[in-house]
Amino acid sequence: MSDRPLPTKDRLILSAATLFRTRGYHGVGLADLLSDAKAPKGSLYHHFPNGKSDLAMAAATWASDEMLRLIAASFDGSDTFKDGATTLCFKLAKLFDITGWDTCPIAATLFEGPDNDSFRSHANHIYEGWIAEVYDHAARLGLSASEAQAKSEHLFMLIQGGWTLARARRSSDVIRQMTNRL
Amino acid sequence: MSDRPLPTKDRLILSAATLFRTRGYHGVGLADLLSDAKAPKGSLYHHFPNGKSDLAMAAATWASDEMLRLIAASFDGSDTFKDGATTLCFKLAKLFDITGWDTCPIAATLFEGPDNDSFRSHANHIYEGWIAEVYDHAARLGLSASEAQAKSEHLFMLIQGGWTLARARRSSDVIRQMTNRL
DNA sequence: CACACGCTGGACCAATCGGTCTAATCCTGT
DNA sequence: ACAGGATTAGACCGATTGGTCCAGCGTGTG
Repeated sequence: MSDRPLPTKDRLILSAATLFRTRGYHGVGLADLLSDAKAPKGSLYHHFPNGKSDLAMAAATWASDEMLRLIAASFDGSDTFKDGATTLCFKLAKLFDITGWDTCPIAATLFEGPDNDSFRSHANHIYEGWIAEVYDHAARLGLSASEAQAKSEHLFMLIQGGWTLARARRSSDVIRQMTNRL
Repeated sequence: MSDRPLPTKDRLILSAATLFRTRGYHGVGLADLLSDAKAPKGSLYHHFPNGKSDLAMAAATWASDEMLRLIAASFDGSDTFKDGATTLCFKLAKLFDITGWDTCPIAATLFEGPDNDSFRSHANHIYEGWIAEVYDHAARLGLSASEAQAKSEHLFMLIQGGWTLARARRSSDVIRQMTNRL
């Protein structure tokens, strides 16, 4: 991680997103974070006055934006909901193989934090954003409102649970196979 | 937690299971653990020579056994797979409301630990145990081998993902509603 | 009674934790 | 060239971390 030309703030966010999702919020110390991002402590507290927790929020938001892009990219080229959902699963399986057995970045980052409630509500906001994004594509592709809602939530749960199982097994196969159950 | 008559070792396991699942492995310090279990540090290292990590393993196993009992209780009185799966979901939703928005105890405890690989393989072993338990009931209720395998994995993923969404929303509704998608 | 052993209680430790603070440096607009 | 805000660098802090160690306790067996 942490290419040189990136500004310090972005390097911090990128390192945080990577480390938090592999070891969890409390599993990463500021020392790890700063050495990975090649940034001094002063910079952290300049860009994120509240320190670690601010950085965690930013990292989760960044990870969420990536996920939203992935969803859009999967559904944009598809003619049916099932097609879009299937390519999303395949893209995620590939991502799983590349990054290697991490957790959901949101859950790892926000479900442990100290100031539990603001973390939790931010996680909720992010998850609803994913579901809403899928919902919009579902509606666009002809599903009724109630069906679109049910299917987008269903897909969310499958991905979330499938990713967990894939991590335990160290194999992305389940993520690909679950497309049969859409 | 931690009734008086329970032996120290059990109190430690119980406290560990409770605390780890709400704040994660690294989010719980030995001090919290010991004060919750009303046990001195010496006892911890007497019963669990490797300290925190041994205790985490035991706590995960204990939580897994409870889950296995819950699965058995749900399917034993049911005549079809769908019935069993539905009552399992309802039991879990009720459990969610009682314990209150925790994570999956296995994921919270074992997916962050220091000695990552033995933790991960233990988590995998536990998850496969759950799926195998559901599989046995599915086969007993007449499903073919391949269908039983697919359905039990599917149920696992739904529960795992549904629980996460329920936690973010602070509502067990999704866990109940997902029975329509079995 | 005496010995042994499973267990408890807690003092103590080095390392690390997240966070504060200030001086130096960089960069930009004038 | 200069001023002045933005950014960096890192020494320093008290609190807490997981872990070690041993003296004593209680109980059951010889």
